[in-house]
Amino acid sequence: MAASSGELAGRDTCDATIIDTGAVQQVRSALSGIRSRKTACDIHGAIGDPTRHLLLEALAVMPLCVCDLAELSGVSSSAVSHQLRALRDLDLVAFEREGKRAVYRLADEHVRSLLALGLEHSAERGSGL
Amino acid sequence: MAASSGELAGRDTCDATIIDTGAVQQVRSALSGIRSRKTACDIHGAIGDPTRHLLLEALAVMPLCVCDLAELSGVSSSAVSHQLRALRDLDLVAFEREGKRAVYRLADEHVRSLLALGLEHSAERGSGL
DNA sequence: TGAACGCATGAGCAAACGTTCACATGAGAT
DNA sequence: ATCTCATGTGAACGTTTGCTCATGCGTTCA
Repeated sequence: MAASSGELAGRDTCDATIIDTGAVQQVRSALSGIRSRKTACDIHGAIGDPTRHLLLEALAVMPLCVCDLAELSGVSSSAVSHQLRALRDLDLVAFEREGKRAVYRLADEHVRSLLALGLEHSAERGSGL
Repeated sequence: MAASSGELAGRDTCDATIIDTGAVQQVRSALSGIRSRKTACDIHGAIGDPTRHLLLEALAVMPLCVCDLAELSGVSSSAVSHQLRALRDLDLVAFEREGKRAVYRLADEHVRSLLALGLEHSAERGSGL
């Protein structure tokens, strides 16, 4: 803490076998406050799969049932159901039964923001920014 | 054409019954404008790995060299180097040589936003929102 | 009531992924 | 110059993962 008051304090002391500089300790303490790292990983990992990403993008347009999502994504409805369950477990999507169909929708606006941010970054990257 | 761009469903998978052709077509055309889907997937997928997520979080605190990151993440510097390369290929991190060390930093503020959004969503999820 | 349909779930398999290991490169240190 | 350290890279290996197949459950309609 105290040793880390300088911006990059201790980074130059990477000598010998001990790497544990003030920088490492500072970062360690900064990261120790994060309690939901695993879930955040799971969320990004879920969005990172091409099929699930497509499902989420589709649901960002409008709520859809499993069969429509299967049609859109080009995989079996069984696969879609599996992936939707994964997304449901992370509270990225929610669903509602309508007769024999299950109509899925995005859970909230966070998901939309995550999708948008990823697309935004990749778009800028692609144009050589 | 709209329907032919990307890997959007060109074929009927559940060909027996089309539930809502209009909805499917509408979503299809809405998604056809997205050209950077694959890169966006890769970005989220990269952030989704626990090790890479930790590396990014650490770099969100301050720039760090490979050995510090290895110490922080608890994996070998070789593994860190591999993961940093993946992150570099996606322009999520950048690096700068300082003597025999390579000091990595976040590429831009988008990455910080992506990390923050994921953590925010997972935090709300955890508290039962 | 029975058949068809939409959806969910478990097992199994092939592909992808992350780590370790071994080695190469380049920059300080002796 | 030589040695050591920090890093980068390719190959191999064990694990994970997403798909398909088969099956079960609940709903709708004849």
